Amino acid sequence: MEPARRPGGRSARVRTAVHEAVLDLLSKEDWGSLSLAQVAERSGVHQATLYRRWRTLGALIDDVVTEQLSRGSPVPDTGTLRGDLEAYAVQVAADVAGPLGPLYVRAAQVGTRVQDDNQLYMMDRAVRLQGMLERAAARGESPPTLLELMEVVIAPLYYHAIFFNRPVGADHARTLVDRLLSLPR
Amino acid sequence: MEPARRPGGRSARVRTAVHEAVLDLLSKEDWGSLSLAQVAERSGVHQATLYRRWRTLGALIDDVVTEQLSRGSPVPDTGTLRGDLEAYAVQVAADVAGPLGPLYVRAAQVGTRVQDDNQLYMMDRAVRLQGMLERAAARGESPPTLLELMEVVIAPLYYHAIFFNRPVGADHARTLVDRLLSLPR
DNA sequence: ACTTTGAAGCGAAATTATTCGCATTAAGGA
DNA sequence: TCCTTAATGCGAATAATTTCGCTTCAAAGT
Repeated sequence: MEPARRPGGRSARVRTAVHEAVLDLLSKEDWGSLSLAQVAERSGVHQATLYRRWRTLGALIDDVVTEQLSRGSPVPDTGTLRGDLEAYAVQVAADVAGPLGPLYVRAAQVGTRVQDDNQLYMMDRAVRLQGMLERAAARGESPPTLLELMEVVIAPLYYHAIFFNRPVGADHARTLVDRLLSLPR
Repeated sequence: MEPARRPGGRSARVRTAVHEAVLDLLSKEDWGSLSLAQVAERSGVHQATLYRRWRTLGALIDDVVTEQLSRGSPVPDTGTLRGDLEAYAVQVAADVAGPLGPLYVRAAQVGTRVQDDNQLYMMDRAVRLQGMLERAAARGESPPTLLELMEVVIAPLYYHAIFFNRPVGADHARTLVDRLLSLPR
């Protein structure tokens, strides 16, 4: 993702400051009116540095998003399939409705290099979810497939966020899980 | 959408030329490397005109997308619920996988004024789909709700297009329709 | 510690994007 | 047909973005 040859100390501090500035600015105004100049001022990092390290605003945002994605959101392990699914659904609903929800979508769309990173992240998440389903199977439950999970629960959560800009409540998220679990098998 | 006080003749020709140029350029390169200057050159319309009429590149693209959306894609009326649903699903799958599929998503995300336009379009489409479902009910079939249609069929189509950049085939679209029709009611 | 050198700071220069003023064209209505 | 004036064309002015050359700082290896 970022092959810095000298990743420690100052570079790390700069990176942190810049990321914080981006998230900060992004929570106030939308990413259409965001500029590298603003990020430079807010973070106290010189503009030329931003251009040298990230090249474009888009690449910087992608870096931030990837960072955020890779840090948070562990797949839950509550002991029951329904518990896991509900926890996960509610969490995704919250994430996607949050300030950087739109960025997830954007990051998935654009980009060249980032596309790869994003694919990697998706793969990783898919593997973890697969693990969740397999744990359920090991307990004797009969879980849905990963594809069904994505289509019946996750896709609608994103859809609502994108097209209706409406946060999906926990109750509605649970309805989706109900639907998934009542699928014929 | 565009309250032009003098919509005919030259203005219309300019608008058409510009829209064509945008679609043309967009089919070649992605919308990250698109600029108003390019559109001006390709269309033969002066750059200042583009700025005056559309203000920003984003607004122009939104205008193009809205135009495209409003023209095509009539809701099918095949005589059976399943026929209507399958035809519609296949059509959406094709649209969203096409060259300006990503733009639909983008248009839904950004924007201030456009948000309204988009909402209007969504409303309009929702009304037509609602009509489709009501026709089925009138025939004695027991159709799903509009919400179920959107969540079970449409949302997964968009999800696949956005996150996997993979066109959903007609067969898979039909699988989604099957799932919708086998929902408990 | 000391050295090497990648990364950051700084301001100016080059480039690109956006706006402005004015002249010209042609819609739309009388 | 003629008038009025919105819309466009045109080029210059202004503003913004992006790059450059150079200096300074400090990470990583010895």
